[in-house]
Amino acid sequence: MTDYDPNSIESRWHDRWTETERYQADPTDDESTFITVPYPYPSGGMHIGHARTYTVPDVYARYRRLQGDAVLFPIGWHVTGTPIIGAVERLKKGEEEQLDVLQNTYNVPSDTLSELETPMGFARYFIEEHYKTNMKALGLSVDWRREFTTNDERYKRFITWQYERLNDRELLEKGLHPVKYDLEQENAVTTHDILEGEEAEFQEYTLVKFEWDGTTVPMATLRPETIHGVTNTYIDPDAEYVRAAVDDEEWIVSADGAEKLDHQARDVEILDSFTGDSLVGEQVTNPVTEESVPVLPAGFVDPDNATGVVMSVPAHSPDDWIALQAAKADAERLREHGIDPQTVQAIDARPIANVEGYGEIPARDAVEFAEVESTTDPELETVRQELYNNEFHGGRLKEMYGEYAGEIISDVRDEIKQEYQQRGAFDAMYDFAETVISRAGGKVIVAEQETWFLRYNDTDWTEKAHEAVESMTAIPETTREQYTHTIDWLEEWPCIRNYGLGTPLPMDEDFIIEPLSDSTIYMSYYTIAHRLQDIPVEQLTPAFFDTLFYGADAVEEPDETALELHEEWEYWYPVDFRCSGNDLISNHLTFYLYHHAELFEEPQWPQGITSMGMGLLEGKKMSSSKGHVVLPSEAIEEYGADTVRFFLLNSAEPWQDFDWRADRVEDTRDQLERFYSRATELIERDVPDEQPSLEPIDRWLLVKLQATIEATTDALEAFETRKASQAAFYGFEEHLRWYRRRTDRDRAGARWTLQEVLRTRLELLAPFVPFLTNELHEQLIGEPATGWPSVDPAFIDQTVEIEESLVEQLTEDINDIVDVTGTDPDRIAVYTAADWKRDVFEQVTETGPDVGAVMSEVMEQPELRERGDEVNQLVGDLVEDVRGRDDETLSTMTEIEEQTVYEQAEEFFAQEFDAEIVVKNEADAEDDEQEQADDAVPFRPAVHLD
RNA sequence: GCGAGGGUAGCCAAGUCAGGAAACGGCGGCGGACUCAAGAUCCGCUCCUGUAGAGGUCCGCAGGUUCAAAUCCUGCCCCUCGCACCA
Repeated sequence: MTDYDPNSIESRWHDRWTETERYQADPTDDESTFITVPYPYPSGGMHIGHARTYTVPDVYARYRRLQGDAVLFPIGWHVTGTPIIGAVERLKKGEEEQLDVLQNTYNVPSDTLSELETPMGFARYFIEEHYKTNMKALGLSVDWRREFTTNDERYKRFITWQYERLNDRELLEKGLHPVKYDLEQENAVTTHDILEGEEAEFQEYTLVKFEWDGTTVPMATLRPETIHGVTNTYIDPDAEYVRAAVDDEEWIVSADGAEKLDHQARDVEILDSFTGDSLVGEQVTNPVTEESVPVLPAGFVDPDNATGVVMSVPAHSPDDWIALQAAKADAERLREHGIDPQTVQAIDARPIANVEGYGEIPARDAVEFAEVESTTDPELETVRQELYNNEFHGGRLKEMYGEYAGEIISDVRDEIKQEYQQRGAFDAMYDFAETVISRAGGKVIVAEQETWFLRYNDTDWTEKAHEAVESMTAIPETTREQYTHTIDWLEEWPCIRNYGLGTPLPMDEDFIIEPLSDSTIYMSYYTIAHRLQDIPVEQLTPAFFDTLFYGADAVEEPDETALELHEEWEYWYPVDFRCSGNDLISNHLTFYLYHHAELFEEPQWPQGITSMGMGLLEGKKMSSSKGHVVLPSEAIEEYGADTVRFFLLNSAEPWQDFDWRADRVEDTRDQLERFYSRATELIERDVPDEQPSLEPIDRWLLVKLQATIEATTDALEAFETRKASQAAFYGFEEHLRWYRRRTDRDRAGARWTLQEVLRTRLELLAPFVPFLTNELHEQLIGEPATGWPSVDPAFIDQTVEIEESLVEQLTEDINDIVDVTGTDPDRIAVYTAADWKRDVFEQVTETGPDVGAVMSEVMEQPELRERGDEVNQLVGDLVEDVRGRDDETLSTMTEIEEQTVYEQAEEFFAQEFDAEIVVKNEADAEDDEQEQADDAVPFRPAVHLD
């Protein structure tokens, strides 16, 4: 027996697989299975979470291969967009955090760092040194001939074709869209480029166009429905404001606000500049109520938020309420600003909605209840949120709202907004609710830019996408609804970026097609990627791809090579399963469905998607920037690839989150090690070539083996890697434990059975732990596992199964009694039920689990009627027992000779309990045994210990 | 807020769709066998009570349906994830 040494086994099989080109897939006469996984984005290294993402499809690929399919499992590399460029820039700048991740988390040697200073150099390093190395070490059965990057010229030709065709179909559209924009760099930025305010969302502020002296003063608000409650407005007296021509009007806004408007597709020209003080004390006119209200000074107004002027609704805004009280209390300050304190004293809060749980003036109640007294009190945020929520979802508008009176605010806000917008009283602008700073240090604002969109809200396209969702297999099934929901929710998707790696948009080559938009149908590219290498780039015209994907009739003079490739594409397509992450359902996976539904015919649509959960490390989220990751290379070196795979596949189903815990992984390794040593021990033993005569216990084990084959196969078909590996590995270990207890393993029959079992299990486990199983299979049979086992009907035998379960049950019962009584018996008497009881049992199986019905049948027999109460009790027990067993089991049970079963196991019981065993029928019990023997029930013998 | 998933014994976790045995496994813990000893392996026990295989109380909380509920229905509480131009 040799020790389990995963590293030597694994390297031996790697070499074999590479030399024999084992996983290179080409069209054959066999059925095809095509399985894909999102191509990795090598902006950093690979961690153990990625390892699972790629191992799950590998298990399926290996499984289908054993089932006899030609299986294609390819990998490519996604480099599109800005993340890699950003990473390179941070490296070149010598940013500490970036260097730390590269050197300490991903172990990049110092003298190699310079190679990473170009985007493709960076990508190439992680592709070769991390992803590919790890994937090979994990034993992924990938056809490496087909790899490519999305920055390759040939791939770009393919994407160009895709976008030409989408444009032909009018699914692309040009338009304005809000983007995050760095004012200093004068460029759009991504979340990745943001240093502060990463979470910030675009807010669309309503601008209420108050009027002052022929000029518009746009008050920015998120609550336009409060327009009737405005009592005054606020401006920052010390901040810089401007008078500007905005489109064809004249507006007064903060200087910051004017700059933002300028970037939001408005024509802005500054005419004059002054501090907010100039407007303080003036009267402005509400465009809806036509009422005049004063402009008051307030320090809490942020000139860098929207227009820098706000309206005050003290009845509903806690901030406004507090500010108004403060203004009333500080007559001195008002006078300084040239305001008559009397006018402020005269201002009364004006409620515009009734809010459940609050009095007439909700803001006052909220503020007083929380005892907040100043606009700088941090508690105010909570009060504001709570009141806002209650008002939005529970506030009913008062009578001044006319047709909207009595309505809940959340139901009508948008309508009110639109109505006044149409009338010209309202306008709108975008801004963030917080400060956003880019990594470059510039202030980030919301700008509106010309952009190209994919029209995911197009009615026909949406319809097709829905059809694609309906026709595919969704694993787990609960995700189907998420796709449906996403399709209904998706609007237009901006599909270009200003810069980055990738393919220029053919209609406007200044822009690059963004990453989520150049990765929707690339699975089709895998089918021919290796063969495109031999074709000059210039030859890869849109017409070439038309021929490749649509066949000879698609163009007038089809290219010969393209026609050949068309066959290859047809052989592999559609994708049978795409294995991906939960988090991609709301974008990538749905886009994948959209584009397939549009560009390809229904038979080529995705057949199935498996969504996977996330990975945790010791119970916490993994994070490469915090160094809280485990690298596959480290794990493989420590435990071996089979252990890593088995843990990832066995600790949770693919769609559940898994938790990488070192002690758990260690246990997994121990289990595999034990399996290995048991197997080698078994392999070394001589086994008869022909099947020798088998004992019932051998047959029992083979029955369990058939059930295991079935369970494992069914589970794998459903991508239940945990259930499958549990059945084939742990589940079967249980049976073996019992088998070893029950029988002498030196018998020829036992040796034969155990090897038969081993061979089958090696095949069942081959997809999970390919190195270990192929090694052992070869030692056992002389060749690696090449087929998937099927259930052998010759070994299905319910009688054997039930008989053995009786022995197990009796063992348990005796154990229980020994345990409860704390005795160590010298003699164990087992009494099987008397014949009349057996008759009653048969009657119950015949009549069914209905006490009344059985009793009336039974009472017709005089010899049973005599036993009255006793029979009644027995029927009750038996009805309970029979309920829940199916008819087949019951009919098998009626054939079983219970006493013989126990007699045959006498030796086993004697050994188990180190006692003399006596098995007899209740009817044959001596007088002094009668009392115990009476308790016997069919299939539940009475037991007496001495 | 919207959408999705989830709450099962000390921990992890099956069972829930197709209602029917305190509820598969594993870990940890306790006891025992083997051993000079340790490890490995094997066997019990591990909600409460119990010197006869039993009884009691259980599956987030509260109700309901049913002969029967972890499973079906209703309400509530708590947790996780996604919500867009970002891979």
